[in-house]
Amino acid sequence: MLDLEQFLPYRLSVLSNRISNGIARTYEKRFGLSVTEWRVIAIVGRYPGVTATEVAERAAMDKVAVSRAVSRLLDSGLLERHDKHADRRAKRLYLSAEGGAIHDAIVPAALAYEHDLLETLEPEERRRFLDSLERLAEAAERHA
Amino acid sequence: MLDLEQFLPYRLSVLSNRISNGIARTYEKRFGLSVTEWRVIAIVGRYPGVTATEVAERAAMDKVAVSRAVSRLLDSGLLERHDKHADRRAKRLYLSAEGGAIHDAIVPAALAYEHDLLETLEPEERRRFLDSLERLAEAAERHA
DNA sequence: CGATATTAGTTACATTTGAAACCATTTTCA
DNA sequence: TGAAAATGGTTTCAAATGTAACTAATATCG
Repeated sequence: MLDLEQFLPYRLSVLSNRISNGIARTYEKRFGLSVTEWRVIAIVGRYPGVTATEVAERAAMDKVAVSRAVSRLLDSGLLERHDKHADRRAKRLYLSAEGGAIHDAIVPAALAYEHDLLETLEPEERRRFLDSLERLAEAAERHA
Repeated sequence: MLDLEQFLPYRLSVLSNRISNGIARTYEKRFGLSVTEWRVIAIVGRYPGVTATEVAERAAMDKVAVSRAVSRLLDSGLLERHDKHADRRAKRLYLSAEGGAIHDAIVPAALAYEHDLLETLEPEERRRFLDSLERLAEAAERHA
């Protein structure tokens, strides 16, 4: 018999949605960003000059989703795009000044949220938890 | 600086999607079910006679999503619906014979998948992990 | 009792999402 | 070389989803 409330995939899904929505509230209203857009900003902020495909890989997002988020962010002026000379199909992505400002405004709030959550675990417990999470992620990848 | 790959909300989201998609593969093709539909079947299988609203609560799903999943499942004959005499607005949901058969075919595969994943953790580690997960879920709920 | 608020469930509309087809460019390799 | 395959990125179409408004039935409370 399967008890959905105890079922790991279900529990992870609920927790993940809850947290994502919790954080999203800090930037949806204030900056009009969707979760996908925010993720693109986070990746480009961390790795300036990445291509859309690399963003998709790093963010585990669909390349169509990235393409759409990028074009919205170009429209709203948060992102800039320059040719990658080695390959004329690809373009390098950078945060604009405004994009950088938004990035820098969101990051502390996001980290604070994460910090708050992880604070509910003792340091040792937290270390173990993150470690187990990593191992599960690897197992899930193998299994996929 | 924020390193998305190390950021807990992001890691949970990736892991959760990976696992959900992994399991979904066992019933999407074979039975043409979506994740939502499968969740409704799982809840109704576990609690025969629940109402749609109760399903929504137990599955942490939107009531609109439940309503739509239920109507598809009624159309495809996997679900039956009978009046709840105490309240003529609500209807009780049950698996049909076919729905029950599908339920019984999926559950072992789902549990096996979960089991495989959790096997990568030592029993003690697993216990701690699930415990921490529960505490995080509570913290996230408070925070929300 | 009866007006008002609440609840179960559905419908309508706009937005998001995913799969597949699609260019343009680059790579591969006979 | 040059034909076929692969890659970066966009577009298109159908399906999934969220929000708000809606109907019908029940609960609340003066």
